[in-house]
Amino acid sequence: MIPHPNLMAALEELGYRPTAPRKAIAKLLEQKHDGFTLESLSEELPSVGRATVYRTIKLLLEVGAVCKLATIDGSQVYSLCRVGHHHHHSVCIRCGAVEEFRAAAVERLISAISAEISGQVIDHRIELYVVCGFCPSQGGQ
Amino acid sequence: MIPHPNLMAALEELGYRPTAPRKAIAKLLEQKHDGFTLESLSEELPSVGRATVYRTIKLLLEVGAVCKLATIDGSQVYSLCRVGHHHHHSVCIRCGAVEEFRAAAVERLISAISAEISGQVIDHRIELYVVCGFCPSQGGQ
DNA sequence: CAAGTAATTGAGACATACTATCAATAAGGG
DNA sequence: CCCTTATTGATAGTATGTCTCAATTACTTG
Repeated sequence: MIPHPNLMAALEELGYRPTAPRKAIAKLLEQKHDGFTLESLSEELPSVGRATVYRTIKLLLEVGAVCKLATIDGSQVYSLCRVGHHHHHSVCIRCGAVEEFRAAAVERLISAISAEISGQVIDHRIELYVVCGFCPSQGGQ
Repeated sequence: MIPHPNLMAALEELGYRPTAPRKAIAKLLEQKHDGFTLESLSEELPSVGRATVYRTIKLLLEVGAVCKLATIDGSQVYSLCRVGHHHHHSVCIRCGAVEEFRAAAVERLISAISAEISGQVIDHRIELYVVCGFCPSQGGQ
């Protein structure tokens, strides 16, 4: 769902009102290519109340325009989803850049594993932790 | 690491002292088959200070005897690791039961995907969300 | 475009998850 | 048994996220 390049337009299609705070959040998000925390997002938008930032991201989460993912240390970050369909994420452990990927092989694998698991598989989550092409693969920090 | 069935003994081997609070935590954990939050664990152990529960689980995390995993809604729970080697988890979305699994196919898949991803894959995380054999696959809650 | 209605906002209190501090206590070694 | 060091627990602090509610803003209809 929501393969829309325009977050605000996507929300409007669902009946949400195009308010100034939502537009500001949408605009900022559309430029983001890395995982972010809500607190950092809120700091980048001093003109928007913290509660509104949290509420709006929650909305976008429900709508599927934003994903919540776990970093390598188990903490959580949010990330804009540019594709509308089912996908997974790779997260750069140096700069935090998030890329989406989709691999048919993943889905085939999941159904293969399902056979080995007791119970019925409902959903899954896959995150890859990488050093992205823009970050040095060696060296400190 | 730590394919030890006895958590306290595992900690002792690493030089940690076998204190009463640690024994109580280890004993309780060894009986747990579901994901838990530290707050719930602390409530189950009123005789142990909250800070000690948090500290001890952090120790067990570092030691690899406990894993931190994401539930289907993105929140985090902890889970005892019974196997010592690299593995993944399935989590029952009804009762929270956690099972560990290991699939060679997973590791082959990851290296296959690596070729399609920009950057160098360092680590990965896979969680399956299931309805386990003890929970009804239909019906409320 | 004025008025009514309902959605939305922002400030701040609250809730949850986790960490840091530090004096008091408990464990291990000689 | 005493000394040294690890460990504990109470409590304060930090990070993250939710709730409440009065004030504001957006849509609708006349």
